[in-house]
Amino acid sequence: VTAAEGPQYGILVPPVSSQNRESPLTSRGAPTINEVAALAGVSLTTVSHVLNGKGRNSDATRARVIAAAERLGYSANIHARGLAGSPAGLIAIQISGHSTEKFLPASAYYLELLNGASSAALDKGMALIALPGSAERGALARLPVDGAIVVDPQGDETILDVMRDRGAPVVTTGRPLVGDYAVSTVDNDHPTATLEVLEHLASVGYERPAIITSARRVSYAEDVIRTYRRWMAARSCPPIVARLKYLTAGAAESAARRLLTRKSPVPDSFFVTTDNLAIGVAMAARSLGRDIPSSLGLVSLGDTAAMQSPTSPITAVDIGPSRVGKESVHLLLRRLSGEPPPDQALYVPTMLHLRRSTRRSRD
Amino acid sequence: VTAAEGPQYGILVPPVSSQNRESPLTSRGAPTINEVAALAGVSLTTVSHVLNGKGRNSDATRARVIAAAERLGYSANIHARGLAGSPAGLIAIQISGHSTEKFLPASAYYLELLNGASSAALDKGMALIALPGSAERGALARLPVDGAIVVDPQGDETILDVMRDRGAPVVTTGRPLVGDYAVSTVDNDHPTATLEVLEHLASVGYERPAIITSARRVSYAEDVIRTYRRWMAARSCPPIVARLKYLTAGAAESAARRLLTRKSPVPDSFFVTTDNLAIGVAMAARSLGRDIPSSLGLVSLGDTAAMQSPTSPITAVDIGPSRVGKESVHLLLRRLSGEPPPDQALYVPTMLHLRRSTRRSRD
DNA sequence: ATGAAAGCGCTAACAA
DNA sequence: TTGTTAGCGCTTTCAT
Repeated sequence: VTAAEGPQYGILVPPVSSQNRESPLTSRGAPTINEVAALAGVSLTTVSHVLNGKGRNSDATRARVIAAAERLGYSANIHARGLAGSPAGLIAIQISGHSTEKFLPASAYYLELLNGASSAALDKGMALIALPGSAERGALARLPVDGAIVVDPQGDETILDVMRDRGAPVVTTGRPLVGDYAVSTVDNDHPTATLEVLEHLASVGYERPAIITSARRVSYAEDVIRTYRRWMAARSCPPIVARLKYLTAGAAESAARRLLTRKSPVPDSFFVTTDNLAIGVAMAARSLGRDIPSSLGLVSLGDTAAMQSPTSPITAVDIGPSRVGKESVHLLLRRLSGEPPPDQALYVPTMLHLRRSTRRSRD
Repeated sequence: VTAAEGPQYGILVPPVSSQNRESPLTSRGAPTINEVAALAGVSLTTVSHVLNGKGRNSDATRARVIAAAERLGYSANIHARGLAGSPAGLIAIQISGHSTEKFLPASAYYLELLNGASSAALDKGMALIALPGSAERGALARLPVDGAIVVDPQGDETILDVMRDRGAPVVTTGRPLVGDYAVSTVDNDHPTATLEVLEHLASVGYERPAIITSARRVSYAEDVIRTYRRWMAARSCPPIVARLKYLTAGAAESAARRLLTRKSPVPDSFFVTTDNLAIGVAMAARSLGRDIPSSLGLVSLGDTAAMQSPTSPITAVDIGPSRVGKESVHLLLRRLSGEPPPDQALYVPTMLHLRRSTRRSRD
């Protein structure tokens, strides 16, 4: 058997440019502000004012303009706006620490966040520009964006500097831990969520929970660990914390095995901050012959499809990645329209989903 | 213990706008073409021509212009270019099928691809606009992009239509299986890679490989399955194929358990098309008490950090997601500059990494 | 309450 | 080989 003649190709023909281009009767491309103005019987200035809510028009005019705009499916050309000096509707988004060198964090989470954010942006007539984890200052400085969203920042990201110099607003997902750049933040209330998890674990009889999380200095990890340490201290238990450089199932498996097979203290349950890590712990449990949940409890911060397996579902905190992305965009939009930053983080609610991995009969 | 006073906030202060804005001596923002022209002692037309390679200038002039541009760190304002009707340098990228409704595909792969693509774009002075999996035609039509990249298309994506109407080039990662839109494609040679995997499995003594892949009609899945079926047919073995709607570890685990515990035909190894799926198979093996590799072989299409666990590394085909992203951008750029589409797909080389999951002693 | 007109930075005819 | 100039679509003073 051979690979035949290689894969079958998609139909590949010359550029489509010649197809229905420059059709004489159709106005090429999107409708312009002039067409709207003409249709509404007003000047383009009026259209601009109405559509930008500069509120100095009669209700009648406003209504006509809006109707005309709707009918034409009009929306301002982003380049023209940008050129004219007002926010063009381009927002940079960077997933911090996510560089090419395989430092791959909880990926399903980020993809969902990205999806929620870009979707919200599109709804608002804006667009999200994806930035690689590593990007030179020069290239960033040249980007025609109105603001930026930084996911899981440490606080030392170049993009923060660049935006500061530009006087452009930044929204972070999670708090930057170092640096003093003024940002607005969308986050989950991780301390409370952590407490809820710990209390749940205790309530079903797990007495020595351990934490596995990222070694990066990101706020969610700090929040979880801090809360956890307090909780353990209050019960006079030694805290058990593993911080991993690579958030992979394999790394979590090794860490869990190590903790489960050492002298003491040995955990009887795990609270991990990524779905990948939960899978790793489940693998460790299986290979050690420890049953989940009867002999080991497991909770994930982050509820992805992987946690909802019919075979062995895992208790997880839904932290609403899509919602986080969406709210980040909305917050940035508000900042862009001149609203001052809120004086505290905006919290996306979390939801603990109890599943089999912690469903143990009380002793 | 309580959650203390909630999380600690990042420093949140008023907008930075007032800091070093409108400094009287500094020209606000990036240098313009005029400044370059002035510095080089030529007209702005000349600068434009030189920088866009319209090649009608003396070498001396060209050199001076380029020097001036470099010195100023000049690069054309993307909005001005866009407005003036030439490619502005904005490219849309969409991961097909990746909508908000948790249809989450092999995520590490996509994140790496995204990173490679955005990095390449930035290097070339362009920027990538992230599109949600689901986006209305209207919103897409309004996007000021010069072209689009569609990852793992089926062929019925709205963005394809929109770009066709616009006469804008599209590059896909994987071939669209339906529809007849003219696209250029970056891909791996999956048939050959599959063959290599199957031959490797056979060479170490696995006789009944099974496939687990996506239920989506995407080209990589078709390529793998088609090649596999031929191979099995040539050896008069019944093919064993599971196609999953959700590409999660849990789904793969169920599928693998089912296949391994049924009457016949029962596989002795798996070739799965995502790292998540490989993890699922590993979980199934453990819970069934089957040792990998001695009693079950496992190969993943896609080599992520998760496959390289020190504890139980998995044989995997590195399909170069970052490179795929990068080449997609480059190909689109070539199309944008008028080059005709190549008449066949551009292949990113793959590399089979042999690891423990298939390291079995020959019988 | 509404409109006229001046740019924003760039590209591309068209002139020279 | 080089320069002049007219827009691209929009926002925004400044008049009316």
